[in-house]
Amino acid sequence: MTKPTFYITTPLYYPSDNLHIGHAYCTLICDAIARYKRMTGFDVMYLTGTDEHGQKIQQVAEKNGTTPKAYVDNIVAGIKELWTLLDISYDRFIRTTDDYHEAAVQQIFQRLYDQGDIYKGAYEGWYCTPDESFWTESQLKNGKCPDCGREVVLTKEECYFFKLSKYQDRLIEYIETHPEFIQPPSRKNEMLNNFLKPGLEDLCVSRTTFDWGVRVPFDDKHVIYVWIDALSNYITAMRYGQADHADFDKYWPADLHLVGKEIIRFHTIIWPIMLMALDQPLPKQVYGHGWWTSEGQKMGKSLGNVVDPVVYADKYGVDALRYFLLREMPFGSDGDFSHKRFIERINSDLANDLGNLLSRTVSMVQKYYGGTLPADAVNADIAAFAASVADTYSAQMEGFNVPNAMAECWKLVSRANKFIDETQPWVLGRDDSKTTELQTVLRTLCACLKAVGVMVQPFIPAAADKLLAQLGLTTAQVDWQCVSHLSADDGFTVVMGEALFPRIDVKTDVSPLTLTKEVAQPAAPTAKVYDDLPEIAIDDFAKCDLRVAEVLSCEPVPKSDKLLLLQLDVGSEKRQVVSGIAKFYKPDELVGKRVLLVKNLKPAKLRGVESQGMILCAETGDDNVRIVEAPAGMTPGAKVR
RNA sequence: CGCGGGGUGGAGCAGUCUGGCAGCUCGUCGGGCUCAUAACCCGAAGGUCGAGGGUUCAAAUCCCUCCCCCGCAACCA
Repeated sequence: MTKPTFYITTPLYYPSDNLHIGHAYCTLICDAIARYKRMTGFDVMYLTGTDEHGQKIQQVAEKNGTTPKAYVDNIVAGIKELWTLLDISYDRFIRTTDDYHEAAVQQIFQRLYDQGDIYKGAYEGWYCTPDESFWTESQLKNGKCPDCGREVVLTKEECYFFKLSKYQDRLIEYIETHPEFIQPPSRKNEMLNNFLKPGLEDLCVSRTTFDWGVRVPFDDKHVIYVWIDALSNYITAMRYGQADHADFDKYWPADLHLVGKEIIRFHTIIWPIMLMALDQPLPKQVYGHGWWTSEGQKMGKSLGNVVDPVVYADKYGVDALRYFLLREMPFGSDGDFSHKRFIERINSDLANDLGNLLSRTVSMVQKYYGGTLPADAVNADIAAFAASVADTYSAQMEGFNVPNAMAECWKLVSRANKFIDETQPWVLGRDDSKTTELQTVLRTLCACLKAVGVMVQPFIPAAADKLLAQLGLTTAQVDWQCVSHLSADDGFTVVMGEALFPRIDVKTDVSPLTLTKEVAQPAAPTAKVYDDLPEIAIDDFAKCDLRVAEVLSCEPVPKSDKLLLLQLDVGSEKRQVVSGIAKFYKPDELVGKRVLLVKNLKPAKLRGVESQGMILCAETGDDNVRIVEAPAGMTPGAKVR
């Protein structure tokens, strides 16, 4: 009999920088699921990899004075090291620079073109020449490039489009008839309401502005843009369309694409439509996991609260980190990485409950029976309890609810700890006539630990091995079956070992976060460096009519969170100005202040409100903006030059 | 009237679909035990389930209105 297959993927990570906790988390959940599936008898294909093309890689490589390929080779080596460190059991690693992938992508592109799903068109947008990048009207900042602040020109760029619109109705129908396809369900509504129902625009799938990528096979000027290049990895990695496509036949469609919620849109709209166009079945499920915050705040380099998986793994052990990440992110929503919480979890769940249970059990078997327990009966109540735990555990794992499955395991751990108190083995040990009873107690405990060791294997594989080793077992000797049947014919020869998870001393523990913060702050000032602008003549400056103006009143602009509406007295007249400073000032703070106004700026509408000018602000970045105030004694209408 | 998620003892969450004693983990306090990693076990305190209204014998749960938080989208002239 052939095993059923299970194909699971992470997204392809973009190696323009080192990976962070979010990548580690996603890869970790996949790993836990993959390990569980293998354990329960599936032929698992666990795929991960890197998306290595694109302008950003090209630029970063240039900045580092190297070639794109050499640059990504180096980062990819680091990524693989990280996965080794975190005990990630991926089966295959795909790089979009792999030969077979590039060939397959060209083939896919060609086919879509031949059948009319890709057509040549023109893309109109604002082009920033020095940056070589395109922006849409709404992305522009003050009519300038949002990246560098320089002039942009309206440009038409030739490019290839993919007819998303052609398949949109089919996709809507599919999503509506397959409620399990997009998970969690809230994401499904978001996709349908925000993107699909309003109608899809055809997607630009090529670029001519950079060349680090796969060439369009029939048009040398164009490079295939990320969508078709990266998303198709899920089938090219299985050798779709290649001579030896046995893996594709075997594993496709994928059982689960696990992705971050920020890219669920690409995986539930663009990717399915590509597959429809290729006449292939869709993946069975796309799951969008949440994000990690750090100590309740968004993680960011400037906040100095970025959690580095390597630091945590080194300091507290890989399994402690794996346990926390898998256990603490609620299924389907965001999770918070709090150091205090991390220590609490490790101490209470791993050290106190599980580690200590193993330690006290092994030590009693050692003490009363010299380490060896013959095979005989186990306690029936506990066996029944273990069987029900096993049921719930596997039901949760089948639904990919890893945190709940873990919680279930710990119910058995708790039950076993309680069982020790109920039976008081140390009392039984003093009475020679109770030896059968005592053996049953200890054997039951060993059997529970064995079951836990198996159930926990997907989450903390190394610790699971150590646990089993102390029970005198190897991973090869146990299987999934033993979880639901605490078997009467098990004897145990235990081996005392080191504490599975040593308790972390809260008093002396120092958060790695605090350490990195101290190091990071002086090294990484948040101030943004602004590029110098080209020289201008005095006449150019004279074109600006700058005036002192007094803020008469100030209120937020409805339905915006960045805009304030200011009523100004400019001496001879009144003006209203909309300014994007709501994040930095409360309306009341500004009333009565004298500011500097660019009076002759062409009026514009923002959020439907007319703005007749602009007030001057100084900034050191997007998170620090202050208005420029007029010198004392200057009255509204005064000229500034 | 853009879309969506959320508001439950000090903290973090489950329960809401399918109404029926308000539950779990951590923390706090008290007790027990001594096999164990000062761990384990038991008990207690602590909640008007965001606010108001409605349906019902009965509402955290269903209906209506409102408030607050958080994502996405838009908005930094």
